[in-house]
Amino acid sequence: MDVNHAARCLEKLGNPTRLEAYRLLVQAGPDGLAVGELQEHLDIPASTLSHHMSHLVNAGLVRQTREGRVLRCTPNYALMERLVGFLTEQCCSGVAAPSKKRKAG
Amino acid sequence: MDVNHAARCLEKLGNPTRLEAYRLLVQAGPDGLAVGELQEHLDIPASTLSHHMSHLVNAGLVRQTREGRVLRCTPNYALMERLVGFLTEQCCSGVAAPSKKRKAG
DNA sequence: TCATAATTTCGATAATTCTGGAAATATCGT
DNA sequence: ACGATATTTCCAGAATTATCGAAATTATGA
Repeated sequence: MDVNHAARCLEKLGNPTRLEAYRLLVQAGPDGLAVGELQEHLDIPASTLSHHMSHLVNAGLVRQTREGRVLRCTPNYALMERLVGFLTEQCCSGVAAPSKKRKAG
Repeated sequence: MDVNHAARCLEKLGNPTRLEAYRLLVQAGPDGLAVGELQEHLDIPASTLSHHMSHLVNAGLVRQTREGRVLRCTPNYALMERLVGFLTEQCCSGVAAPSKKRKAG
């Protein structure tokens, strides 16, 4: 995760509606939520939500799989964890987590 | 840290220039960096940098103290840690860190 | 095929953010 | 006071993002 990819993820999560959507997906558990279910929770027009979700999908933060007429959305935990790792390692006081992901020694 | 405050912080860090600036401050160590030093690293006009820094300061992510003619910038580690905590607890798989900061129980 | 449901794409407008030159402000040394 | 340095504020234009109704798309079932 380089600084630009991190910035891109942060930018997408930096919108209240999108952050709330992502959080709802995490809270919903392993099956995530359909777009329509998200819409009920967020109470915004479908087209607006669709745009927001495409931001998240484009950044890789959310995955979508079609199940008949509904589009199921699931959060990409691995990417979120890499993002948190980036912040922890690069943006918290230099001396942080010396364990995982060593590139050289 | 509620979802709106988190979104605000993420939004500010979601700009590549600002994320890089913040990272430079962390890497610089406890004394941080003067605005002018940041400018040398980032190689952007002073007014542009000043705007970016005011975003970070407004969100509480960076603190500034005047030292004569230079403005010294230091990262607000506590806030960054709260932000990482928010992401870890609210946006990573529900079952995460059951330790610190229990509100009830 | 028709009606219905779920979601996206189109198209347009409003709002916000980014950028940076020029001028202003603050501080220091002489 | 003056000149130099560090930084912000003012101002404006360019670029991007947000919003959402209407139309189109995709899938289901009768």
